[in-house]
Amino acid sequence: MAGQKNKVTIFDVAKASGVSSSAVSYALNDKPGVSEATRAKVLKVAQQLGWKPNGAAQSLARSNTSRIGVVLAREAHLLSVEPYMMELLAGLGAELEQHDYSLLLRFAVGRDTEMAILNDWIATGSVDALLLVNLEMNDRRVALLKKHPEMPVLAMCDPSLSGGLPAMRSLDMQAVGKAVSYLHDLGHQRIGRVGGPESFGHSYIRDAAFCDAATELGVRYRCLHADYTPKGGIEATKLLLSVEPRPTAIIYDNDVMALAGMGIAREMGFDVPQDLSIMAWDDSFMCTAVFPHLTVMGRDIVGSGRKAARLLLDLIDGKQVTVVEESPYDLRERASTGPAPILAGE
Amino acid sequence: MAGQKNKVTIFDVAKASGVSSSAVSYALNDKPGVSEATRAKVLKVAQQLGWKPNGAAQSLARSNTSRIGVVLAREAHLLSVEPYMMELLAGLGAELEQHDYSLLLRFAVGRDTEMAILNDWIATGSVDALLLVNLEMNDRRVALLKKHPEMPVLAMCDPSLSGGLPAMRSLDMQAVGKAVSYLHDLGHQRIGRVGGPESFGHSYIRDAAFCDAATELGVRYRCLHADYTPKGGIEATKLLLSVEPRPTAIIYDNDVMALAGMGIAREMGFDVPQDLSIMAWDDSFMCTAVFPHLTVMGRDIVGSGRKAARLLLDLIDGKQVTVVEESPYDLRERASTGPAPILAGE
DNA sequence: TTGTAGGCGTTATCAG
DNA sequence: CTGATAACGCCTACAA
Repeated sequence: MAGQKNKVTIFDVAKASGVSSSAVSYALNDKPGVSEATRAKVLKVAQQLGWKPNGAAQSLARSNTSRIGVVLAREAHLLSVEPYMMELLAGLGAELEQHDYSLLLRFAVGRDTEMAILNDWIATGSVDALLLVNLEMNDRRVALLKKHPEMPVLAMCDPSLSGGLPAMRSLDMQAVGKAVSYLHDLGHQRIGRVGGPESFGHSYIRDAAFCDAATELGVRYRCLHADYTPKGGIEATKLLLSVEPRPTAIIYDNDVMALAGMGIAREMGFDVPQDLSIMAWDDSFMCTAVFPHLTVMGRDIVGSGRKAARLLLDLIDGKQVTVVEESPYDLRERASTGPAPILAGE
Repeated sequence: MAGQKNKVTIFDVAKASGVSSSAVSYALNDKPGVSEATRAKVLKVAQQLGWKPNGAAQSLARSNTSRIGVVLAREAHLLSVEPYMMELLAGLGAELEQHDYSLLLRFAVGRDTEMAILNDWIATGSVDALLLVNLEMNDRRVALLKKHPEMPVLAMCDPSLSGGLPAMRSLDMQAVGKAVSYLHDLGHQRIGRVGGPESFGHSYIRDAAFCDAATELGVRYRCLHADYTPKGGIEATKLLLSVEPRPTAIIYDNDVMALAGMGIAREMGFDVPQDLSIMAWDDSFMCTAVFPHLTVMGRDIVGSGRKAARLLLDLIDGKQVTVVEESPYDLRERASTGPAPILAGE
């Protein structure tokens, strides 16, 4: 049996300090209705007796939980490929920590179980707010949460995907523009891209942004979609490099694919960045662990997590939040990108 | 306000189905004391009304929470470097999912806050059990938990570190033996190692095992400690390779350092694996994302997480658990290791 | 088999 | 400013 061995209740404290239980409650919650003298006394006695409020009882009476829920619905191996999620959780957790909030986490095997969990959390009141991650287009979670306006929620996605729910959008469009014009300035006229799965909302958003940016600068743009794994990155890279005229620069949606792509390109005889420039989306330790170091579009993910936490707490407090922005991307130029090569037939 | 908009209580269900609240409770909990007919009726009505038990009330009455607590006390950037933690959590979560348990997660900035959180969780009864990770030598958490035998706990560490607390140990010793003899069989006579921080329990355990294994095979062994980052890996590698006679193979405690080490070694003019063999502890996507692919000692971390979850649930059920083992390591031979080079002066 | 009443530990209301 | 007393929603003896 999970033991609540905490036999010490406010009644014990009340008895020991010679006041009533409600006086104790007031004193311990810093509320008016009790003199300073008794407050001090109660506090001291509670301390001595080692009293701590029972969480369940507190939740029941206050009808709040001091918990924020996150459901992760990706396979374990994909989660571990994406440092993004861990950093986001770390940021979220660090900020929540300051407010004595916890993170309630569940791992769902599919969208159905994810929906079941969310439904359950909402119905049983297990969390004070929800953070939605990895949104897809026409996401069922959005529909569910719209039916429960009483449940504070923040969606980490573009507002176009959140259906009016408070959303925290990443500045992908802006970043795409930066990335493409950076390569364009280096003389690249043909840019390839290996994006994440098309069903992911942010992949789609980036797709559109890339198309537009390339068109605007008159750059030829080719895009393939892969699954974030090295294997996917390798295959897409091979394909991109085998069709003439090949791109002189490739941008990957995550660093794992970029690493793998850079590897296979070199195996195929391309020098990086002499013959081919490589860029990745999102920075991680890998990017500087490999030679040449990867040029990336990075951002402060931990900071975004913290910000998300603050917004969730605001939402819980009843404040109005509509759309906010994640920390902006910045171009971290390293050794994997360089001037475009002069190719035969140009 | 976080809303428990769930106005539907068992009383409502009772009224609607024309029975008493206790009958409803019995019916919904599959307990005897109610006829099949009324049970069916109650179930149907509850379904129709969309009734779900209030979590806090249930916790209060049953004095359990259906939650397992984990405190992560590393910096965000270190957490994201270690796919280990995410995989462990994913395994843990996946198994808990089947039993309708959740993971309660907190991120502590230091050992003190970690202790505070654990104390709080124990006193307030916020979790049914605890998982302790990243144990250090003479860990304060062990002392705390020993004072609270009523709180089920599992420590992910060698039993020598858990002070009698139920522990799940990794088979590092065995794996170290495999790794060293593998390299020895390839002709390597001088093996270097870049370990993790010395304060981490498992680093120390591996240190000892490596020393012993090397001595037994008559292999010269040099070890440096770093902080799991590329920078640390690079510096340690430089040092190892600059002191003659240099090692012909280096084993790293994580893949990030191995990657970085391999990179700098190649920059320094060593061919991998021609001149230098590289091996890493723990597998991840990175290992097959670089060329040459990294030879590693891998294991089923997700499986270990699942196993840990089952053990925790057993502990909650009052079963006795002392020491169990994580999934064993297996040697995943890839392209970064090869026969030892013939060095001048041999 | 069913209903009644009390308890879980806190918070909040309302007289004194 | 204090101290009973009633929620909060569910579980479970105990009685009917």
